Amino acid sequence: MARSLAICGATATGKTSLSLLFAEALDGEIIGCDSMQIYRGMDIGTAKPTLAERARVPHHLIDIKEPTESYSVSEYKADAEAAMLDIESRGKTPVFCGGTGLYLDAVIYDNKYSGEGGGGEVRDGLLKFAEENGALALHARLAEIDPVSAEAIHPNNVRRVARAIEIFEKTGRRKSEWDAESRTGERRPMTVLGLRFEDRELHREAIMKRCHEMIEAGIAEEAAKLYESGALADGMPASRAIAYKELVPYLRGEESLREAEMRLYYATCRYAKRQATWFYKKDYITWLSVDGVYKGTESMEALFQRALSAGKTDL
RNA sequence: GCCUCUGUAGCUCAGUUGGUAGAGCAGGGGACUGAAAAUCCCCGUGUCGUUGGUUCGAUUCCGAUCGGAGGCA
Repeated sequence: MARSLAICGATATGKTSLSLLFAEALDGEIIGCDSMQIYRGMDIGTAKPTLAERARVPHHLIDIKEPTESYSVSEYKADAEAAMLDIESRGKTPVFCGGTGLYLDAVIYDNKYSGEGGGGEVRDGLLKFAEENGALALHARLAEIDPVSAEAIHPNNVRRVARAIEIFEKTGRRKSEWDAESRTGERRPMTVLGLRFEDRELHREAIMKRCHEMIEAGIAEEAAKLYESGALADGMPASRAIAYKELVPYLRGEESLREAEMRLYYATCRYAKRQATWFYKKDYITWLSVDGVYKGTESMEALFQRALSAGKTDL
């Protein structure tokens, strides 16, 4: 098995910069692990690597979809594996980089998927049922066919309840059965480095700074383009992306840019917290503090050296 | 100077026909296998501006006082 590396962590921790140093040092190519950077035209708001950065090192799974196209973990897993094979076949090292924990998990744990995607008439019907009869009624339906999953999913989480029922209706097997098969605990050999702020206030500062930079870089114009193209309408993938979502009231003239910036900041902080909760419990991550780099007491190069020795046993 | 409104959780406000109070947002914690930057769960004691009075009891009624907004001169 060829060596491979992943760099993860919450937003605004410096994953992109570090991944570039690693890719250059290991003769590697970067595979994005970000559910929003896959979309074209969403550059500033997703803090996508710049064209200059992408010229330094080849990047994969960035700009592969239109903002109106849906995407999912299973597609990501397939695409990521294809990218890995491609990179390895050329004798290079795959370097994953991104903050979408679910996607990274899918690759690391080699998750299995049912072959039947989400959505379509079945899903719509279930969501409609919940709307008309209540979330509890839908959950009761799940309890009948798959008590194990029903126990694990909160009734109010209609999306998940619907997905679990959908799996049964489409495949004839329960979600809990698929899960049992998929969650073997076996892990792909991969060095996973996690970047984190030890000082939470510092992380907030970094987020605030990033939000401000996005505004200055013209996130409003970028969002306006998406808005006009209809990509921010309800149900569109882009409408769920932080930054674009927060700018909609501003684009409609309902609030000031300053207000939008503040809401962007709050939304990003909450997102960072959700990411942290997800990543911190993963036992496959070797953590690296990024406080020094942000404060200016440690150079990115020094962090890289630290990261290199932290991941050395596997590299 | 006079009149009116207003002062309750970090913020915006609701409320108690008098028995010391609750929503949204923010904040904290958590879950997560086909929309994941999404979705969902749990967590609310705060001198109810200050100070007198009425009352068994006042944040709630009355007076004074301080701060804020508006109106009239």
